[in-house]
Amino acid sequence: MPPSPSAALTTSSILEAAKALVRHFGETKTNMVDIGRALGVSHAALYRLYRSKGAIMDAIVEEAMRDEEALAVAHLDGDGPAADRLLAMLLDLHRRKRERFIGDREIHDLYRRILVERPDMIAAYAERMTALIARLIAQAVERGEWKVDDVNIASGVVRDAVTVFIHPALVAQLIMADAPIETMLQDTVATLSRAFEAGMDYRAPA
Amino acid sequence: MPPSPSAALTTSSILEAAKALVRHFGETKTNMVDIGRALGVSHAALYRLYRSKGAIMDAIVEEAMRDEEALAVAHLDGDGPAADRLLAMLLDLHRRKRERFIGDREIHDLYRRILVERPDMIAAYAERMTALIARLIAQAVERGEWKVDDVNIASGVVRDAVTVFIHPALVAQLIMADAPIETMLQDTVATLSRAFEAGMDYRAPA
DNA sequence: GGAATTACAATCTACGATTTTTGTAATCTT
DNA sequence: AAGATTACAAAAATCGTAGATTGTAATTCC
Repeated sequence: MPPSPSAALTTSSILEAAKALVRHFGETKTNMVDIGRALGVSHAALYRLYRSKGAIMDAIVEEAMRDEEALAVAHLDGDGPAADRLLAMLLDLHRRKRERFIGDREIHDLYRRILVERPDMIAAYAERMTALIARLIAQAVERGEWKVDDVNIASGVVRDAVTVFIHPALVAQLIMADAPIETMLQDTVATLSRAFEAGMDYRAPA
Repeated sequence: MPPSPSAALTTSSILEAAKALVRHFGETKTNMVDIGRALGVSHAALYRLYRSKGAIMDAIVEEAMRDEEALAVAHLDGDGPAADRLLAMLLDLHRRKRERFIGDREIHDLYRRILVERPDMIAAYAERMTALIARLIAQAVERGEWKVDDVNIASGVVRDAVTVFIHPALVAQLIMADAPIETMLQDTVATLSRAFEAGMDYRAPA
């Protein structure tokens, strides 16, 4: 596809071009001149909208994270049992990660590099996802479905327990080992749900 | 310390020398000639007992894994509540990992490299640890403390839920983020324990 | 003859020269 | 004046090669 000289240069057009190149050639083989050329501008023009190449790569991963978040939010305010919605949410997240891992290996590698090099981004993402889980739990508590005296602790426990199914590096290993991830996830959610049904008193004296 | 030419060359003397060198200089800076020199032999002599340098490095990690396993076994046949023993076991494992991370960084790095490059070793280790957890759960079920219709599924759930506190790469991140890991572990174990107390029917129809 | 050594080929790594790439600034265009 | 371009310095990747390291085989030593 030839460059479209008429289209205005925007953050999202840069992001799209960069994503396409990274998908094809990987992060290191994608340079600013290539991205510029794909958009019909010089590489220097890109610096008006992004501070650096790293900022573009960050934005690609940030977008993927926001996409996962949106996927999760869709399961929040339904009216089925909380356990079902939590499981559906996590299965969706897991499947999205698997798709990316299979179909989009270069983006996935970028994602994994940032995972180790940008703990701040990961922490923010984890916090947002934990907040979503907290909302789901709080809802179930309001409805009398679950009993939990500290929703934040409970959501942290859920987050920690399912990290193994969400963290890209671990998911990659599980997939390669051909583990029955969806069944495992189902068992984990069933267990957590049972505990919350029975009632968790995190603040009670040990 | 000068080499002891009288001592016989054994797998364990090689292992000790290699460990000491790796601790000081790291894996890549430790070569076969150095290991041989520390033992007063030529590097070629080492190949009678170890197929390759990689085999020596694997053996160092294998030893660390067996050490962790022994640590875990110590918590198996006690007579306190199962939840307490599970928590104590996991805290011990976590602390051992933390010690290694702080005091023995080079061994820890070796450990982490092998973690990604030798999924077979990791799988075997994970299976052995899961079997230990299964034994602890089976005991609690026999004593009527917990109700679980499939001990293997339950132990898999526990293993997955606590991986985030045991897996070296994740532990390293948690430590650097200054997370209250022991409290988190406590909450996780309390939750799992509550579910098992309430009774898990993994085989029941959903 | 078992166990080590030295000698050696194949492979891997470290390093420096060269080329790319990044990011900035001065300049041009409309 | 906003937005792009070209020109350029600094930083980083690449590449070829010298040297180190690994693993093997022929040889020596009790």
